[in-house]
Amino acid sequence: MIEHSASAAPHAPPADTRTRLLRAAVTLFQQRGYHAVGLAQILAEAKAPKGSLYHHFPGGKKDLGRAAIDWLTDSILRPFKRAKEKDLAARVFIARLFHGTGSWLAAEDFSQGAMLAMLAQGAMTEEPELADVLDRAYTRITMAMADLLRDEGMAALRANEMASLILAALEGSVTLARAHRSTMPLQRASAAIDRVLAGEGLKNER
Amino acid sequence: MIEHSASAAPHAPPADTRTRLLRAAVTLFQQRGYHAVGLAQILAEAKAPKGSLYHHFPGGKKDLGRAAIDWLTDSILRPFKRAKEKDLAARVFIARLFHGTGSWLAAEDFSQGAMLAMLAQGAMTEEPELADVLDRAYTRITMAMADLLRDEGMAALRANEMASLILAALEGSVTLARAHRSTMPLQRASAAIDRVLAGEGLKNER
DNA sequence: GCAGCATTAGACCGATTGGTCTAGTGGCGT
DNA sequence: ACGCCACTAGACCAATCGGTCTAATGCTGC
Repeated sequence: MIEHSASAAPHAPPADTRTRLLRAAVTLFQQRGYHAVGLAQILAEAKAPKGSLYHHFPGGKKDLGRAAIDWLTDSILRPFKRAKEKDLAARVFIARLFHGTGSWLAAEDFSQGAMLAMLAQGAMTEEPELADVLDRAYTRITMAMADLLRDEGMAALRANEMASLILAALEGSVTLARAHRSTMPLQRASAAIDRVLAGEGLKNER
Repeated sequence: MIEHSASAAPHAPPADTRTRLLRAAVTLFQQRGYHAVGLAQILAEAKAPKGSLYHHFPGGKKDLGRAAIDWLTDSILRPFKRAKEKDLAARVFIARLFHGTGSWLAAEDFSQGAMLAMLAQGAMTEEPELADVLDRAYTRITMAMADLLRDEGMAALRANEMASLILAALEGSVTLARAHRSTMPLQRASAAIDRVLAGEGLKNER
């Protein structure tokens, strides 16, 4: 899940500075959290001088945070759209979501963090504007999930409940998985959820 | 959930310095995360000078982090023990867990964070020893939860799955609840889980 | 009363934080 | 060919970071 290499080509020409900065920020924020990452680190990773940062992101770190949240939200939402287009069964999509996240975590040696949660936790209290961005981001994702479930005939109320549960379980499982350095929590949560969805009458094909 | 006032008496004598430091650290870490909190802040909140901090916690911030994790783990585990003693039905206990967490979050105006997750996210990458402490903490909590479920006759495998799901959902829901400044995500996740447990054949009394 | 030790108090340290500002530099339009 | 402006480059800043160290304080056992 989540589009991790923004450039498809293997040896793409060096991305423009703004993109490099954004990518570095996303990666580092996910690894260590908003506050733990210094501008110097981002600058080094992106191989950009400070002037460029404040040119492309006049608001400084906050701006980078906001942009990172937007970027992550889009990459989370994209698979949902594709699932809808391909008319994928919700159960299959959700199982893949968990499995894909696990593979990604393992591949990154559990250095990458819980998508938005990482930013959510750190940034919210002190930067109210980031809180709003985050609020909307979660709302969009939850709605996309609920949408998928309603498409399979689940009643609106239950779809909302399940969407909240699944999203919370996903974010929470990633936290547990990192702590344990194991994808086990993701597998378990995924298995439990799949059984629940089956119990709700969802088929695993359409 | 979680014992928030460590001293039962309303106007208890001023807690000793070590305790005050620990309490301040727990509160602040939960609010803003490990890295976002400075020693100066903790010192101010605890009304203690720096010398005292390094006397009681020779390892500095790391030591405080470790102690905070231990403290939080114990306060999370305590209700489990009580539930077992009182022979409380798992469904009831879990519903109360979510509801209690929601009330607490709302009472704190969503300033307090997702129990261990807050520390988990920030501290892990850079402080390997904290990662170990966290790993064990989560293991203990998950096992307590699975234990509760097995006591009601759930098969070991399913109990493990459900325990992982419930814990992940709880941590994740708190994150969502903070972002939305609403207990809705907790309520929804709780409702979904309760229906699942009912489906597994658990009664809501014993 | 005094010796000794746990604790408190906070000045001080180098490193790093996020942020500002000035001085270039390079390519594009005319 | 020249002027303009988007962009780069990095020196510099006050504030804060976590951590160390010395001096004073106050209680406890003798």
